[in-house]
Amino acid sequence: MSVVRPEDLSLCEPAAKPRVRDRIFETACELFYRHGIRAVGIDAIVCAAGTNKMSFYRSFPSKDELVADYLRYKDAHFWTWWDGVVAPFDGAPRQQVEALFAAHVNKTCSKESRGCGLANAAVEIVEDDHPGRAVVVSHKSEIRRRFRALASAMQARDPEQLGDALMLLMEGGYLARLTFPKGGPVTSALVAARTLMDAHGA
Amino acid sequence: MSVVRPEDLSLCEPAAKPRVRDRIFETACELFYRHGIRAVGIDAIVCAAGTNKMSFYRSFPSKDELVADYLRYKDAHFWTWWDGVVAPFDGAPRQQVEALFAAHVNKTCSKESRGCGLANAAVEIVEDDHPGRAVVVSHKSEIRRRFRALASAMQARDPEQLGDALMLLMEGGYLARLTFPKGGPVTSALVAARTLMDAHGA
DNA sequence: CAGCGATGTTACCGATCAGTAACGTACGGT
DNA sequence: ACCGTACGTTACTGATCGGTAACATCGCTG
Repeated sequence: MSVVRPEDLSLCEPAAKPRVRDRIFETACELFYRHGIRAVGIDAIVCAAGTNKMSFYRSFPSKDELVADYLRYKDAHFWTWWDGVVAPFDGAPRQQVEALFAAHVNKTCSKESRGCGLANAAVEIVEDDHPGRAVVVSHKSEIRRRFRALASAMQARDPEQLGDALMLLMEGGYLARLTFPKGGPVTSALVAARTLMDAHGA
Repeated sequence: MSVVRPEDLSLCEPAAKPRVRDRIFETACELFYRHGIRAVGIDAIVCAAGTNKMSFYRSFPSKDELVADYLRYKDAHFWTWWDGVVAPFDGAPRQQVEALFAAHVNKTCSKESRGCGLANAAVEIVEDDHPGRAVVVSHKSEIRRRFRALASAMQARDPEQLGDALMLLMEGGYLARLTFPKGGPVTSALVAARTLMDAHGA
């Protein structure tokens, strides 16, 4: 059960020095996403960020709290993405969903993708008092809420049913990405979403 | 980032004594599924199994190998389940898929469920030389193959598309289960599957 | 120049991790 | 009665984990 070890992270370049806290946070975000939360230790983070453990603990109270921050960042980033994709089609929920799935397929198929960081965290974080859990739960609840709202706005026959189905398609794509490097089932998500919406008369 | 610790596992009951290896393996399977692979250490396993570390390493070459065995077991168990669900509807692929989704929703909604152990492993296992990775990959590939085969058998207009979509629905349900304790989006999976199949004229 | 906040350095803590060596014991078949 | 197999016990290794104490240094501002 080996792990990401400090040495093999781009040889700890000391470069670029804007505010240590930010460097640490950026590095942590990337490592957590790429390698998983449990697989990345504090040593690996600070080394990759070109600093040391003390500077880390001067900026963050604990690793768990850093993880929670990472998840909050991912959450915010996700909704920025969502809103950006949806904006051009304001008032046209059907097109909005299509745009979302098109963008989702595109994003999830890129070779840097490791699915959804928040979904992955849902697997990795088992302690239910972990500060990150609440972030994950509220994030996924909001996704469900929005999909249902969109389904409702497009006057689907059964909005809750359609909304949930759309969510399952999207989440399934994230999960599948982890085992299918490219050309996986995700590629079918857009068409599937269209089919579902058609069937719901939307 | 706390973890399952040896003490809080049912106080290490020494009960039931058939073949230590089997006891260890059963215990490990349950713990891995319930708490995750990385969260469960060897000490926790052997203590919960009422034995000790030496007995473990006399039966298993390493933790990674135990994990791979666990995943192989989950894989076999899954296909037994699948075949059992599908058997009564031999020759009727449409009904087979419906039965699969009905059973899937049912299983995934039970309160002991923590989604799919193999999918969870896909998140937790980041090293690509881990002996468990291959198991996960071949498992998910087989799911995709079977769904596509079923879609083809039911003469769907686009079997590969439908097969992938069905897979996404199922995987999405597994993932959603981890954040929605009950009554989550999974409950819509069966109807969604029906809708998709209808739309494909199958 | 003085002083202060932000950072780096080194060395440490106790806990836990996967894994091993050496030895003791209980039981079952012959 | 003997012996081998299976199992338990204790103690240990070296690495890594998250987290901390004490002290040195840098650069900016007054």
